[in-house]
Amino acid sequence: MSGVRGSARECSIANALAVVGERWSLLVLREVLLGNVRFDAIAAATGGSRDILAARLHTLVDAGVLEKRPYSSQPRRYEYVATHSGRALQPVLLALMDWGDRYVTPGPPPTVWEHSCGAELHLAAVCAACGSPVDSGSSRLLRLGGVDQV
Amino acid sequence: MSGVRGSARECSIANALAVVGERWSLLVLREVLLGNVRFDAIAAATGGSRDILAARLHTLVDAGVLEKRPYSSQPRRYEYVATHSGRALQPVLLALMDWGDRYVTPGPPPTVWEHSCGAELHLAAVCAACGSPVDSGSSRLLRLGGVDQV
DNA sequence: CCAGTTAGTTGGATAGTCCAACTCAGCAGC
DNA sequence: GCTGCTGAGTTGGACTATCCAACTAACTGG
Repeated sequence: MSGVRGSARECSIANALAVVGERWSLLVLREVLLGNVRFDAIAAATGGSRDILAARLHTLVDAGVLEKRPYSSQPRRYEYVATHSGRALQPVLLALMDWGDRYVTPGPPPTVWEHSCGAELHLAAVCAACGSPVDSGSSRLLRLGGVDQV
Repeated sequence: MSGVRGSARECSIANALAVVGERWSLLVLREVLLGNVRFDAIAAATGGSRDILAARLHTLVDAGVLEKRPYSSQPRRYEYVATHSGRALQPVLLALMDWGDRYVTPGPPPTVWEHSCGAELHLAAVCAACGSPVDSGSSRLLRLGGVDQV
């Protein structure tokens, strides 16, 4: 964050990364979506230091990705749950996981999900209109920064 | 990179982020996939400073995401093209763009793609096996860090 | 009263980023 | 041959972020 200079391409990828692109942000979100919603659990599972995790949780709450919710008063204790916006980041995490499984992690995938259909979950990115897979080559730029392309 | 302490969860999301999670990495990849494959073009379009971009290009080449290819000797000039691994990151970028369009960028999406089917491209994350959409709730953890879950 | 739990905050060292200016090589015009 | 231009970086110095251990603060259970 901070250093996003005004020039550059106007782009929702850059805007998204300004919110969740800092170190630990997506790992925090992974844990929250896995059900680890308490500070110490998040710190233990991600391995991040407590100070930056406190800062990240704060910015993610400010950005509307997480919600801070008291689960005890006396002593005041809070847990962090994903908002609608936070849950909408699941495809990003799944896409990253899929790519990591294929191209980074050696050996079999360390984390395996089961889809409600019964099969092991593997993500496919498809066109929402026609349902056929999207790969490089099957799409072309239509409009960039408000300017129609040829 | 660097500071990934040995503990923490064994996870392809973390592994993926260790490769492409640093600042500017995904924006560099966005430009390369858009066809801006030369150093100065990448610097201008991303807005990143030349020194970190040089460093990022180097790590992305080392990680096998990009490939450095000479397009002129005398003077030696290189361009950067996505490898198979790099092109496989497209779903990550599209998922980020989609989320940014919805939850971050105010107003209409700045970048619009057309799918080969003719419709404006909107991404849907579906189960590769059954083709039905994946949302939070339609999947459950099967195995985590090599350990079967109940 | 003392130890333990939970959720942070603080301070100092280390690492990463920003930015402008510089290099180095060839090329284009005069 | 000299000057300026382009393209691809590299360098130095200021600034910012991250790491890590130790600390606070408010309870709880024995």
